[in-house]
Amino acid sequence: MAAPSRIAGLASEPTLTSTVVDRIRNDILRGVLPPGEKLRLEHLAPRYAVGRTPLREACCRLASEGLVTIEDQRGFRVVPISRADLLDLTRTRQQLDTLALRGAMARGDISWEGEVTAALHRLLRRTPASSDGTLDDDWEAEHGRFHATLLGACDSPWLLKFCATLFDQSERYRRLAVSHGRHARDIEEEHTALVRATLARDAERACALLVEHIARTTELVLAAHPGLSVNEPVSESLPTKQRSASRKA
Amino acid sequence: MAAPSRIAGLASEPTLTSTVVDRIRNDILRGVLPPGEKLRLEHLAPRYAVGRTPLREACCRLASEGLVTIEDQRGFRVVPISRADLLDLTRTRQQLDTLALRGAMARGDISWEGEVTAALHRLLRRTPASSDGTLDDDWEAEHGRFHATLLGACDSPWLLKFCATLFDQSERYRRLAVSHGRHARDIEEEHTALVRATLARDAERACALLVEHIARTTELVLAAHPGLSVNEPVSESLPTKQRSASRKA
DNA sequence: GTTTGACATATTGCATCAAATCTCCGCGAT
DNA sequence: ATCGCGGAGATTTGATGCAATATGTCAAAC
Repeated sequence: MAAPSRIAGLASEPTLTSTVVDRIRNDILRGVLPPGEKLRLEHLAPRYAVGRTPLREACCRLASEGLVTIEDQRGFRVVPISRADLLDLTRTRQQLDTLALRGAMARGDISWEGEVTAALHRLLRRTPASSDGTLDDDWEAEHGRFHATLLGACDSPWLLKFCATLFDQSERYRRLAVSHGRHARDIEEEHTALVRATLARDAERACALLVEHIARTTELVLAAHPGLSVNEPVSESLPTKQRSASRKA
Repeated sequence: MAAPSRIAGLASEPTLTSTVVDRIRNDILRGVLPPGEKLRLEHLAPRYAVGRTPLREACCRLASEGLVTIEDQRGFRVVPISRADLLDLTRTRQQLDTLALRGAMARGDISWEGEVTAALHRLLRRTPASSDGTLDDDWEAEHGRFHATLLGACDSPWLLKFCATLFDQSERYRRLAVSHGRHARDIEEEHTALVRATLARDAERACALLVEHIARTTELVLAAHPGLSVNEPVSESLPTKQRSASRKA
């Protein structure tokens, strides 16, 4: 758990709930808690070494980020993934990130340019993932910071918050593809070209590159998981098959 | 507002928490719980006739909608309002609602047109607010439904969710202006013209009208509350106890 | 006038109880 | 004989009360 919080960056968070929120979010994003997984508080309590009360509040807070669903009388569950959700996520992210990028390019000053350059530099200094499929936590953290910095000069907190939410959501899918293995992709070049167009204040080209960047990620995810139409495409190690719809009450 | 659930549309919500969430959201939107108000669970417990645990979870869920803030070791608080937030909200809503409206106009079918027409009809059948400043809950509910229906044909759940969040946020400001009184505004004509352009599939005109519609609301809010620069612009003058009249169950 | 200490209040977390759901097993019907 | 239906046990969730820690305030002392 490196630094997943791209929102408020306060130093003091002495409450158990806040720390558990970060740990569970990390586990969801990394796939340790697979999509669709039921979050039984009694089973999670020993895993995170906390009581049920902070766990309940942690799940509730994660629901605010769209990572957990709340079903009355049925507890919490990791939000399932689906092909339709991925496509919606991709299109919405293209639209909103484009808006935010235009705003950032219109208002960004010299110091912002420096931050973008620095973020790109740190990102290029690391390798995206090992060839064996294990992803590098440091690169993942830098990648998130890079995209956040790129849009950071946009002076719309609401839009940035939405973009951050969409980014986290997309992470769940992207890491599936990355961990799945081969991805012939020059992602360094994509990031570099994006920064080049951004610093040149070429809004049209930068937005086009960003749209392409997002689209390519989705293509790789779909290529890695062609059967991404059901709700539980991977993992779901539980052998219990629930019966078909025979629920009436 | 009697229809708070614009997300998952399940019928059964027998938990105390879910009902309290709706009641508190209603009170926040209506201004009964003013912006910046500290939410002391011990004081709210008798007011809503529930314990502190469901109240805690309710506040946590409202934080997911951006209506409540969580401060570690300092409890919950109604999100304050500010001029900057209103301006950001307005601009972001113009951008996102426009995107959603274009999507809805591109994909909406005949039945959607019927729903929009019906929603407009129901809205026109009611009066926005009494001349004395008291706002009509039925009109408010229909108004929310109208805007939701207008964008409803857009096939992007994420975008619609964001638009719904922004709408609720704007409601807190708009109702301030409405309850403040005087607003020489032909809002019926605005809605009617918006529907006319939408059904004519004139995307440019419809989006322009929608942008204007949102902008005018903000202008009225700013006109009604010129000193909207500090965090607690109105009310907040009753630190004692506000009347506990909303008790129904 | 500033600082420090103590009191009162509020928030956090845990243990326990009640209610609802899920699972599994048995029975009957086709 | 297999499939559908119903009920009892077990598990899980929802909610209350209580204990512990942290915060904010007020007053007294320097």
